[in-house]
Order: sequence, then C-alpha cells, then structure tokens
Amino acid sequence: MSDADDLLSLFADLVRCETRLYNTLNDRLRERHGIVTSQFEALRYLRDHPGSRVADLAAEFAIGIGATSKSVDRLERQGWAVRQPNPSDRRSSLLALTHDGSRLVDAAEATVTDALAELIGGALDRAAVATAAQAFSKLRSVLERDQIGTPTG
Amino acid sequence: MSDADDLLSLFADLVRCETRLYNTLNDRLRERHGIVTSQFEALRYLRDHPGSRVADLAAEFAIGIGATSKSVDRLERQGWAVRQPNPSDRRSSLLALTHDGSRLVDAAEATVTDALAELIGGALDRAAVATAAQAFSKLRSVLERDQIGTPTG
DNA sequence: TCAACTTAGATTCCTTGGCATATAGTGCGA
DNA sequence: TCGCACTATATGCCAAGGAATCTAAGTTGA
Repeated sequence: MSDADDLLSLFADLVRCETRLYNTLNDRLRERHGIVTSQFEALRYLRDHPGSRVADLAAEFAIGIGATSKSVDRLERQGWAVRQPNPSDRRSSLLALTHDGSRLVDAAEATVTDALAELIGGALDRAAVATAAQAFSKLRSVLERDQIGTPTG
Repeated sequence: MSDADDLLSLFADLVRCETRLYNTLNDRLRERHGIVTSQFEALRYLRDHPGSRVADLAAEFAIGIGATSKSVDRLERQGWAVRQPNPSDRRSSLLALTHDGSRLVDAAEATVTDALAELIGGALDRAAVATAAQAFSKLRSVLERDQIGTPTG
C-alpha cells in the first residue's frame, strides 16, 4: 500500500513540477523569442532530425497526427519551417528548418538552458539531477518501446 | 556544458513520460469512470481538502482561476461537487464533494494506482522510484515556495 | 460613512490538441 | 492494369486552458 501511495505522490509531484516548469519556460520563450515551449521542442527536433515527416514528429511527442499537422502549419506560417516534397512518396513531405528557424532554435535553446539551470539546478544537486535523469530516460525508453500512451490519430 | 545538456534531456524525457502516462491514465479513467486525469486530481484534492475555494484549487494545480472556475462548473454539472455559500465571505464558495463524487474518486484512485504500478513499476525498481520521488518532492516544494510558474490568473 | 481600492470568481475570446472524417497517393494481387 | 486495402496527411468540429475583462463583495482611510 505504501508503494501505491508513493506512486500517486510521485505522479502528482511530477505533474506539478512539469506544469510550473512549462509555464515558466512558456513565459520566457514567449517574451524573448515569440514562441512557446511546444514550438521550441518541435523546432529542436527538426534541427536535430532534418527530413523528418509529420508522423515522425507526432511519434516523438506522443501527440496526434492532426495536431502535429496543424502545429507544422503554424511553424510554416511564421517562416521557421518548410514542407518539402518527398521524392519517394508524394503523400508526405519532408520537413526542414529555414535559416530563420535555425537561428531561432539556437537562441531559444540558450534561454531554455539558462531557465532550467536556474529552476532545477537551484533546487536539486548535481547527483540528484543525474539520478532522476537516468530514471526518466529508462522510463521513457520502456514507454516508447511498448507504445504506451501513443494517441490514436 | 554537459550540465546544461543533462537538464535539456531531463526536461525532454520528463515531458515525454508525463505525456504518455497522462494519455494512458486519461484512456483508462475515461473508459472506466467517465472522467479524465485532471478531473481525478481535482476530485482527489477536494476529498482531501474539503471546504477549499476555487482559488485554492488553482494554486494547487498552478492553473488559472478562470480555468479552475470552469472545471468546477463541469464537476458540479456532473453532480460530483457542489459550491456551498461561504458564510464568512460572500464572494467565494466553499467546495465539497457529493456522495457520488466521493465514491467516484475512491474508485478512480484504484484505477490510477493500478495503472501507475503497471507503467512505472514495470520500468523502474523500487529504489529508483523512491529516489525520483524524493527529488521531485523537493523540486516541487522549492517551485511552490518561490511561486515559480504560477499563472497570472 | 462613503469613495477608492482590492479581492474572488465568472465570462469572453483565442489557441491548441483530440477524434473523426475526407482525400490523395501507394502497392499488391487477381 | 484494375481495383481494393492501406498509408500519410489534412481538415472540421469539440473540449479545455490562458489572458483579459467584468461584476460583486469586502476593506480602508479621510
């Protein structure tokens, strides 16, 4: 029973921390770069995985294809990303950052890095961060391997 | 620099895990109890803190007052919670669960407990869970103490 | 004691994601 | 090579949260 309570508490704390971190990153990214955290993460993924398709983004973030398509619309409308025809399959597009998008993501990454160092680094010591990082990396890989929480559409 | 990368990875892993856990809990709670995770958390808070006001819920979850007001509307509309007049301040109401709401939250808690045991317990050993729980409990208390990521309103 | 200020929460508009459906493009087997 | 099933994505409608605004109700100081 105490195991079960531990998991409930852990999940609650996790969601609370995530909400507050996300809110803070949203504020700073919006103020300094005109984007929000989900856009930062999408841009970073595209920078590190050029030539991805909409479905690849959706799988990475465990959100629906439709939502992903719309989020790419918004990035394209702002001139930060482009859909390029996929020569080997005309149903899909290959996504890439524009030059503006590349500059933006690099600048935004510095903002995020600073904010996280301040917010997390200010509360946890290096060892605790390392241990937590290891645990969530493991959990993430298991959840992804088993396709847990992957949306339908 | 590797510290900064660690924090970026940790945050990314955190958000991915949280998304997948949240998606899964949503699915199971919706299917078995007709609620979603955010409603489960609100009901649980009200069960454990009867007589709270809308602002107390908002502070707990670090979401806006308006959104909280609407979410209480929904709980009330379903007959799971009620607003009772606050005798000492007529601007606010005191919130309480109905009998149905109490039964619901207890049943839903079992569902959540089982799901988390399966999803997290299946990937991390007891020691890793305990360490992570400690870290996030600490982080949460610091973020709340410093009012970090509290929405405007 | 009343006018200015503050506080609690409700309401409105906007954005974003989920889900269902629509459409275009692929590939395979009869 | 035609057609049928499948795949990739786009689109329309709905639910939920954020920000700003509005109203009612306390509070305070001259």
